[in-house]
Amino acid sequence: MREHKNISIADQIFEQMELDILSGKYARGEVLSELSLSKELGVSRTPIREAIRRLEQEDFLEESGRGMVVVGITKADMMDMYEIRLAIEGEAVRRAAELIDDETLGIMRDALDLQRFYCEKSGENSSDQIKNLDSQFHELLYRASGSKPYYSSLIGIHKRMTKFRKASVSQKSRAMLSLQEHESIYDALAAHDGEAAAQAALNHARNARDRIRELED
Amino acid sequence: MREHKNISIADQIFEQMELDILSGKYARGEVLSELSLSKELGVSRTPIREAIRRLEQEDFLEESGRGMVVVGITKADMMDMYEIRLAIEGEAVRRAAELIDDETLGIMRDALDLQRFYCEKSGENSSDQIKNLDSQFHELLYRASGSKPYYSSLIGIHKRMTKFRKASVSQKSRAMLSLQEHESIYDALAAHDGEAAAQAALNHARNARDRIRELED
DNA sequence: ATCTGTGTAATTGTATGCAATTATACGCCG
DNA sequence: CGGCGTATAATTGCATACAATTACACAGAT
Repeated sequence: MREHKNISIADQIFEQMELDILSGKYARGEVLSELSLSKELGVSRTPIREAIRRLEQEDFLEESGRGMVVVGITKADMMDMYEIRLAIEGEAVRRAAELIDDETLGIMRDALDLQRFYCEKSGENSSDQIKNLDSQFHELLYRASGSKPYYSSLIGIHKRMTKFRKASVSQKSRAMLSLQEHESIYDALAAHDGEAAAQAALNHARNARDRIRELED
Repeated sequence: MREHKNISIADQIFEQMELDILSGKYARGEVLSELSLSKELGVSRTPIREAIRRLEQEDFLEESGRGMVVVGITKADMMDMYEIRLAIEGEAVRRAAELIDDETLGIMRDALDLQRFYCEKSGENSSDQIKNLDSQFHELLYRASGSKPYYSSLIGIHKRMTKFRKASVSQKSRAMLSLQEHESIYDALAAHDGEAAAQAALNHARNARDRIRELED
């Protein structure tokens, strides 16, 4: 009975760095050297390098003469990603509504309650928490589609989007709107109403796109 | 004037292993150990590990108790990927028709001529060549869209699809049909007719899907 | 015969060391 | 004063060594 999933240091470094890029701690354009990361994170360069390779493959980092630089996302990229989402997310959510089980619904419910809590609290670092909960919601949603291709396509896009939205969610009113849209999706999922869920998800994406569109680059 | 892109051993290993997975040399389910790869490829484990991390991130490998195993793709996954392609490829190709330049068109032309050559020759290993040229064609096509999100979404799907199609392209008649569809796309691209190009590309995808659909798993 | 426990061999994970590359700074010459 | 070449320092790339984990085989017991 030894099938404990050993989480290696390299994996932890990868997740930490991914979060730090998505949260904006490592700003776009910033150059990261293996040595400085190694000292900052207290491990040797080997696991750092492996994490970097994965982040590079994910298009979060790219090499640039000296070290790796955090890749930026343009507003045009964001618009394209929304276009792709609008083209495929409906089907994924439709399937999710059919397949989702009560356990997943429960986890979603908890995430939404927590999201509401942080929305109303609106403290200084609640913005990061909201972003994490948003990611968790979409992770659960896409995974519930039961399709690896849909999941990986959509989750990849969602991660990249997160990198762009630094402060846009930080406004209380917008966070509240986003929450209500999530609630609509949840209700349709809980009712196993595929068409309603799909429409709610597309509505959510369209609104998010419009909120981004009227933003400076 | 020293900006030669240094291609590291790790990069070469990555590309080689990716090809070997896509070509089927490493069959799905096969377990690869770092040591054996290291001996087989004549390098130390370090670059092997970095290549493996990237392939893992690309969902081509996954860890499994002892070593990494080549992930398989089900027919249902293939159908989903075609669905996604059909939903987004039209727009990407529409843009490509507007943006594509003569140089890219020239490279495409050469690739198609070579594809025709191997189709008519139909030797034993021409199947691999055709697959490579098919990948090159789609690589050029998607890149010409000028959109990183469209490009990475579509190229990722196309690579995964390649892993599935081992023998299906090996039949001469089907390879010839695929070539003709490519030619149609090319003609529309060369005429910078976005709508015709999009329709030709979608037609190509639909036909490919139907060819797969009537296949055993 | 099957299950269990232990020993062993194979494999992975991390650190370190060294070689090689590259960018940057500085000085020299025009 | 500016361009160019060189020296140097910083950084990456790879290999090796060692530690630790894990699977597998085999032996023994029930």
